[in-house]
Amino acid sequence: MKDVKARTVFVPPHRERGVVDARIAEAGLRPTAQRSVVYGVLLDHAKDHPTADEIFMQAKTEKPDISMATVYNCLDALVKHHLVKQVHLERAATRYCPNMDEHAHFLCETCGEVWDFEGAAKPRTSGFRVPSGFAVTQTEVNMRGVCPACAEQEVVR
Amino acid sequence: MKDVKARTVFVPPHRERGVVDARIAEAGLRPTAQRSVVYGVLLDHAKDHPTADEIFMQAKTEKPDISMATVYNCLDALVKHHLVKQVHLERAATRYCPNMDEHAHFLCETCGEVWDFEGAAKPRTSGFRVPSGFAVTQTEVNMRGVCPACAEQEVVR
DNA sequence: AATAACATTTAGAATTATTCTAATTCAGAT
DNA sequence: ATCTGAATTAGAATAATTCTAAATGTTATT
Repeated sequence: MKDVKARTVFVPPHRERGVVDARIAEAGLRPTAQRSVVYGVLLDHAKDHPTADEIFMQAKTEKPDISMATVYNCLDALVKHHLVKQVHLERAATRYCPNMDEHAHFLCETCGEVWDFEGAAKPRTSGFRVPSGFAVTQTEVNMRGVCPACAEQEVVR
Repeated sequence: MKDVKARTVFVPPHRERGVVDARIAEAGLRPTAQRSVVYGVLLDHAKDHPTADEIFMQAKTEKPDISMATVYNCLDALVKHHLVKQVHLERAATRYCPNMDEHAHFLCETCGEVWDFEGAAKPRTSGFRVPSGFAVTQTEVNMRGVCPACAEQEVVR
């Protein structure tokens, strides 16, 4: 046996167990093993906006006996405690996003990929006139269209 | 028999068969009986943002042998031809809206009702910075919070 | 350390939303 | 009248989500 370190898997800083757990705890949630894994998977795949099913499959590689019901439970808990956003883009499955900065989602209708667009002057109301008496707590902005790569393809075709 | 007119059901102007059909035709779609009914139901319930299932049940009262598959087909056709918008608010069923003016949707998390909010300066991008190369064709803005009626209730409670 | 009280997780069944399939009907063009 | 393609239909199939009841884990209390 040469060097144990050679076999150590690289753990990105945002995935150190303590860090993930601390964030969960800060949000007022007990950091159970399953919640850590689910949140960790989401942090790893922040750009992918995975579905519950995709998260489940990835989580199983880290914790083989986690169940789908638990993934949903964890996701709901994370959403309720503002660590994760639900993204409703299509008639298909809900996607999840751990980026809590106010941002918009863009779905490319050609390839199906999802991007985050940052920075709006009035993200809370998105410039819409909110009638008095309505208390807006969250805003979801979803755009659709064609991404640069797919637009390119179309020109070529 | 007294007067036939006394039994005539009042048809609101937006539901006159010709008007609905004309709109469907203008959008480049053949106005079949089913499409007319589905679009008509939506126009009647513009404020309600009904689900496919709710539309189906209502459509059946006008056309008893319409099928769910047809409702979905019709809705998809209407969406594709920009007569109707899909609204993705919850993890539950998709809702449909025939108001094609650019507007936001507000879901009251207490009572579940949905409202339209009109008038934004930049509805297409909602003020978000769209990276160059992305072509945005549609934007959906969904807000959540508490409506005036439910806010009132809470104060009382 | 044992116990009670409560929250979380689990497998799998149940429910709900949506899509698919194959047969039939319909509308418009020949 | 007949052909052709589009639209509709019932029902089956699939996919997403929720529910249920049992098992397990955690925390606070003795």
